[in-house]
Parts: sequence; C-alpha cells; structure tokens
Amino acid sequence: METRKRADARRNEATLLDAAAAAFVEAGVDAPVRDIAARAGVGVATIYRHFPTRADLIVAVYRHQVEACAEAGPALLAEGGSPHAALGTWINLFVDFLVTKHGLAAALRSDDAAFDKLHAYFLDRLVPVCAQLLDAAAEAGEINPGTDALELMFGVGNLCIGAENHPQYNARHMVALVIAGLRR
Amino acid sequence: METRKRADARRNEATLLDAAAAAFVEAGVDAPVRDIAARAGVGVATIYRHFPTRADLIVAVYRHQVEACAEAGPALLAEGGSPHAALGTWINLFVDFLVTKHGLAAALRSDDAAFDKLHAYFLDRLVPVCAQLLDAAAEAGEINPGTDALELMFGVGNLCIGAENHPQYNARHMVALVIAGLRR
DNA sequence: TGGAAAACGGAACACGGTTCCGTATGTTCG
DNA sequence: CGAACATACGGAACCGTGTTCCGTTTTCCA
Repeated sequence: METRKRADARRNEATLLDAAAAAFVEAGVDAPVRDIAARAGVGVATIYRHFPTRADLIVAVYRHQVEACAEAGPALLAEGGSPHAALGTWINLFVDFLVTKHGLAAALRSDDAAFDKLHAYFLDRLVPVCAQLLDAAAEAGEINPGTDALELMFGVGNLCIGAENHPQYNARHMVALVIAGLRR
Repeated sequence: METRKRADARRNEATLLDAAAAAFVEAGVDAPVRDIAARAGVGVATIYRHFPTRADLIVAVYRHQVEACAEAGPALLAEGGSPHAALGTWINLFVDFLVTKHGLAAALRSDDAAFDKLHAYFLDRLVPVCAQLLDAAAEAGEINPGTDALELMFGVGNLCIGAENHPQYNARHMVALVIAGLRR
C-alpha cells in the first residue's frame, strides 16, 4: 500500500485547495502565495510542500472541471448532430471555462518553466479530445483536414487571454471566426 | 520654441534607445531595467527620467516600424487587388512585426496599467487602418460586415503570443483561419 | 568664470517567489 | 501509556526586479 499521509497533512491540503480556489476567484490564478497561505491559515512553506509549483496547485483546483470538459467531447459527438457543430460547441465549452478563470489563459500560454505541468496537463487531457472532433468533422467532409489539434487549442487559448477585462473584446467572436475558417 | 534639452540628456536618450533595442532583441521587451541601464552605461533612474513607463520605451524603440505598418495599409489597397487579399497581406505584416519582437504581443495584451500607453499607441495607429481595410472588403462584398477592427486586432495580437517559442505553434496558421472565417 | 538649474548614479525601498531551519505534532512500538 | 522517531509546520531570510529618493555632477548662460 502507499505510505499513509499524516492526518494534518491531508487536512491542510484540503484547506489549501479551498483557500486557493477562493483566492483564484478573487485575484486570479496569480494570487500571491502569501495571500493563499494567510487565507488557509498556514505558512507559505506548507503550500510549496503540497504543491511544489503553482501549476500543481492550479491543476489540483481545476482538475474536475477539466475532466468534465474532456468527457463532454465524445458525448457531443455521440449525440448524432453534425461533427462540425459538435466541435464548435465543445470549443465554446473550453472558452467558457477559460474566460471565467481570471488569468488562467495567460498562465496557460506562459512559457515559464513553472507552468510546464499545467501546459502538459491541459494538453494531454484536451488535445486528444479536440483531435477526435476534428477527425470526425474532416471525415464527414465538413472541414478541410490538416489542422493540428494542438495548434487549434493553443490558438483558442490565446484568444481567451484578457477576455474578462477589456469589455470591448469578446473572445467568442474571434473563436467563432476560427471555427468558421475551418469550414471547407 | 520648446525648451531646449541639455546636450547630455539628448545623448543619453539616444544611447538608451540603442541599448534598449539591443536588449529587446536578446531578452525580449521584458528585459530587466538594470540590464538596459548597464548596457547604456547609465543609472536606472536615467531610464525612468526619459521613459517613465516601460511602455514609453517600447513605443520609442518601435515607433518607426509601427508607422511603416500603418502606412502599408492604404498602399496595399491602392495596388488595386482584392481588398480581402490586401487585408490578409496587411494582417500578415502585423503578425511578422509581432512575432519577431520577443514578448511584445504578450506586453500588448497585458492589462497592467503601465502598458496602457503601449496599448493606446498601437490601437490609435493601427485600428483605423484595419478598419479601412475591413470596410473596403465589406463594400466589395468579400466579407461579412460587422466585424469590429479593434476586436480583430486584439485577437490577432493574442494569437501571436508565444509564437517565437513553442515551435509546434505557428501563429500564422491560426491567423489564416481567422481571415478565412471572415469570408462571406 | 560662477552659480543656478538640469540631469545623473546608485543606494534604498517595496514586493513577490522560494528556501531553510528550528519547532511542533502525529504516529508507532515497546 | 509514553517515549522516540518521522513527518509536517511556520515564518524568517534570501533573491531578483521594479520604483523612488537624494546627494553629486554636469551643463549652460549670464
């Protein structure tokens, strides 16, 4: 069996997740480490012990939402509508997720090494789903084949940066153009 | 006449522009203030005296290139080809500019107040040009009207973030999709 | 040439991430 | 039950970067 963690450690981890989630809502995923620690009533080192990089913490906080998004892909395809429509709907789910998490899109695109894990997690989990949707649409002759799923996800992620500020900019409009541009 | 600046001040300003340009090429537009100062052989305060915010420095370094891009818009239209093609070519000029300036796209999208001037400068200078091209294409019936030039520029800028790293991502592919998506 | 005004340099400060280490607490075994 | 060990903790200390302050130097004009 795996070595059992100490009770206080498990308790602190849960407390930290709550505190981080709250801090992220208020101040974005760049919320200062000290703030999160203070909110949870622990020392800063405790955060680093449980989540060595900020990416680990972000992944832990949002893991279930990412899973839900990943699982929605095949479900949309199974509904039997047009694959292109399914792709569009799914991308919009992803956009909804990103734009409601202040700064997450910016963190995702960051090339800072600390965010490699975040990058890897999102890509590992979501790119295959996107690829599946792209393949289905290409097979149905609705879009031109040859678009790389990774590139598409990267681009959509980029389009979502700064969407929550700047009210003049609506990421969904640009994403819609991209989806339209895929059409054969 | 405007109050004449001291000779050493003018000299330092020119030196700083050179140093900053060099630093930007090597380390991107986020190059540490101290590095730029050291390169120019001046103290850090001298930078702040001449360019109160980083945005001022960036604008000063790239002003002529932005002007060139702005002037290319009407020129492309005047060449007599299809307005939609002109729009595509012009956007690609803009993309070329952004992706060769490490971190500039990221700075542009930043909502940090320090970059307001950078934002304003780019938008004031380039959005009208983009709008002109959009209008021409719409009038020619090549694209659907209703796309906001500001939104398009913002989106294209976002797509260029991180293009110079991540070799798997080519901003131009995504931009091409957006341009294609504009088509009626 | 003298002195006021302009400009300078670098030390000092602020702030956020990261690490270290002495202390406290949970756990296990006699 | 209680001692001893491992685990986890807190917060002070450290580092890098942007920003400001102030005593000193340079320019320029009278």
